[in-house]
Amino acid sequence: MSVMQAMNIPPADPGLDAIFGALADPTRRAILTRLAHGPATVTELVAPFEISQPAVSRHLKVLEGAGLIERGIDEQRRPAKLRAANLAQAVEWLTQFRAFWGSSFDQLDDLLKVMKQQDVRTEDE
Amino acid sequence: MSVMQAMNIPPADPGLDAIFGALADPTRRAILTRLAHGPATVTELVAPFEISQPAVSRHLKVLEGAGLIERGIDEQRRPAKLRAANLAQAVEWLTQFRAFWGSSFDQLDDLLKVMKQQDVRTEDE
DNA sequence: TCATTATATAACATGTCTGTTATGCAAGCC
DNA sequence: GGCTTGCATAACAGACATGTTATATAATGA
Repeated sequence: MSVMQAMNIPPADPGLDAIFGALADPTRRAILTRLAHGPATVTELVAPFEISQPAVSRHLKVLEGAGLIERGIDEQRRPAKLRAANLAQAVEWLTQFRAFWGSSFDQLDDLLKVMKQQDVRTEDE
Repeated sequence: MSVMQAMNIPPADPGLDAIFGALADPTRRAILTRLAHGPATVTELVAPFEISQPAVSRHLKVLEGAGLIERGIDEQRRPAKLRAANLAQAVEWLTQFRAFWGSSFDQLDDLLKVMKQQDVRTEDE
């Protein structure tokens, strides 16, 4: 039995690769923050940044690939909408380190239960 | 005033780039998980993975650059030790989306206070 | 001193970002 | 129909990431 197995270390999760990878870019984080205030079209998202429209379109594709946004259809527009549920996966992974911040972190466990319930509801929409 | 300013969107944080970037790699996440069980030398970290020792050394450098580990000195060894405090930054960033999971997420605010206090204590060591 | 162990670094190949400009295409408007 | 708007995609460039092997360095130990 390998060390990793003995220590009950979870297998590599391609979902987490995508999620953390998406969050690693400052433009994408800013886009998510913007979307937390409501859906936005590509054109609206381009405006505050000094990058081209195709660049934003590709950032959106990365975010969509990570399951962090959804795209809609509104005539010619393809509004992006936050899909925060998958951010829960990131938080969940981070909770394995809660012991390093003190036992109060256990509250996060309860929190995750709530998040997962919300997740299910989101799926149903 | 730009849209981003009006919406009180935080400026790009190069620290978050490094932290999320470090977490985007499955090998690095596995290393952090392993280190959550205690410090480990490079040789010990190489064993469970099918990558070369230099590759692990570079992953450790990335993690160190993100402030997620510290290196020690033990004769010829340079043991890596988890420095989980900076993971709090990641969690903190994620909390801006707590409204999407329900108000129970507010507990995370309290949590962060604890984490930050721990942070200060860690700095003092 | 010489060998061994532990780790770092250099040099290199390859693949993946991230951005650009140019262009295609669909939907609405005159 | 022809123009405008909104967005996607293709093609390209440059930087960065990740892995390799070979080698350097530092500490221990015979």
